[in-house]
Amino acid sequence: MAKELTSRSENYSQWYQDLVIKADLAENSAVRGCMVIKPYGYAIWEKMQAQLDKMFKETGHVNAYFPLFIPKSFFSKEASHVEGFAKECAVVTHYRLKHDDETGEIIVDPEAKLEEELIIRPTSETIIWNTYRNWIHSYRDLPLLINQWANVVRWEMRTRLFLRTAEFLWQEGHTAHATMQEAIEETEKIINVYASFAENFMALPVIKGIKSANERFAGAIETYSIEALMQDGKALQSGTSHFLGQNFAKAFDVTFSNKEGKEEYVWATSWGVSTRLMGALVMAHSDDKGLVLPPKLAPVQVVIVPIYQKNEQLAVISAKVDEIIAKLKAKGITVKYDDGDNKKPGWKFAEYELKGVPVRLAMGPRDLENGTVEIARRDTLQKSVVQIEGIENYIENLLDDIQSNIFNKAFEFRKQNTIKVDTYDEFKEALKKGGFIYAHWDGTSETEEKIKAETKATIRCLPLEFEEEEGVCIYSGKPSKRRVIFALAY
RNA sequence: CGGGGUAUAGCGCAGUCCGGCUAGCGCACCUGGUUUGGGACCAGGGGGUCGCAGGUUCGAAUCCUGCUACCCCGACCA
Repeated sequence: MAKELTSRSENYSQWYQDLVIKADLAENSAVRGCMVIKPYGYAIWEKMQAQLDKMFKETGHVNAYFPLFIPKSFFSKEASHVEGFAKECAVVTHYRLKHDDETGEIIVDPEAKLEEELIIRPTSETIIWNTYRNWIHSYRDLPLLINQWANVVRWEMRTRLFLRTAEFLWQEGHTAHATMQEAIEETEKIINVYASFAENFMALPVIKGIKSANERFAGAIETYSIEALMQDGKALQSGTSHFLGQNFAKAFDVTFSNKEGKEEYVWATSWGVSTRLMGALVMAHSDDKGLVLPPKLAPVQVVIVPIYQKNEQLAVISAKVDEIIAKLKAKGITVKYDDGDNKKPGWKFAEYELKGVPVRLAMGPRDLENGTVEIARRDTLQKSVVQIEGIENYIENLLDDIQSNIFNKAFEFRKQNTIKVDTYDEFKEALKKGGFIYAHWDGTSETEEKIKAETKATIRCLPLEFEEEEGVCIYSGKPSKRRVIFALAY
């Protein structure tokens, strides 16, 4: 019992914390608010990156890289943008250290003060639009569809591994378009890419929607998001796509000549998902025994554990296992054979459950006699004994089955934890249980703020898919034509 | 940034209130042997400037002051 997890019912956030550390995904670093992503965690992130990158390229985007540092003057050009990020910026003021003459300690050289301070990017709109000014002159230069994979820094007061760290990894897309319509289409296209990635690869059901003014990105006209529900009933914003209008084009004077030769400001979008998705992945599917990873993102999809007493036995088992491995690899399945002799099988079983490996095979003397292998699936913890003959097809199907089962389970959970309410009392009652709450809202920021102040719940989004329906705002009683989603959020 | 808590071997902890000999325990690690179908057992062994910096004292893990990091609860945010 070397690695006991706190149970979810006992203390959900402790369970999350324990799990991230014990499953070897990440750990806290010596730097406040910054984490070390460990190889196993990074391997999952790399799988996410690879898939997303493929999807971006399939939709016409290319990658580039812009600087980590942003001159302060760039940053302050878009008023609401600065307003939104000012409180959480790390600032570089000097460029050199020196030995203190008296103490001999290393100190910041006061002589080496920068003429203009540099902001460490919390997001890159400003540096990118400053650059785009030189790249865009004609409608023929548009659309410009660029993505970058980068790290950003937001000086958070309170951090949690993956969910909120001072430095995090993400991708940020920044596109420029000739028309408003085209930019809006891009914004929507990307939110669909994100939703498709979340559902088909992370097995995470999400709701696509539009953010209320309060929750909108600083500098955006409209923010779209995908919202997922975690097992503790709290919502997690998992990806955002912004229609920026001409705000940044105007701030950075990015114009183009249209077909008629007339100067116009460019229309913009930006969009991103971050290592926060790792947190979503953990919290959506895992259980008290450890991670549950969807096969499509699991660094190891199948682990094989031999069970033996004598070395001669191991040799026979290994020969059999090698055949299985070859067949699985031919199918493109990632396999690990753990024949280490310093851990007992039981220990290995528990360890791979903790790490969320979707399928485990165990082969021992009994199986050798019968030509079988024991298969255990992580999502349901069910075990069965199957014939080795045709095992590769069986496992291929099993992985698909696990992928969809995990999704269905999360989908069912969300269904069970989604409720419609019509009065403020019902609303407050529903909040105790958590989950998505569909309610009428009068559309004003004042009402949203009051509800937040009284209950801590916020509007997660105005779902893109909705039915028009006559109703009254649960708070103000004013008429409303549609429901929005409220929830407690991360 | 406010309130609360924690910091002792790689990990988890006891010892701290009430200062005292050589700082313990479990897991992990090393050696040898027996084991192996759900976190093995026996025997032996290695590993610590007790978070950091000062102070009080004959003597500090223990008392005092300051600092740092992490966790929980708030305010802020992806």
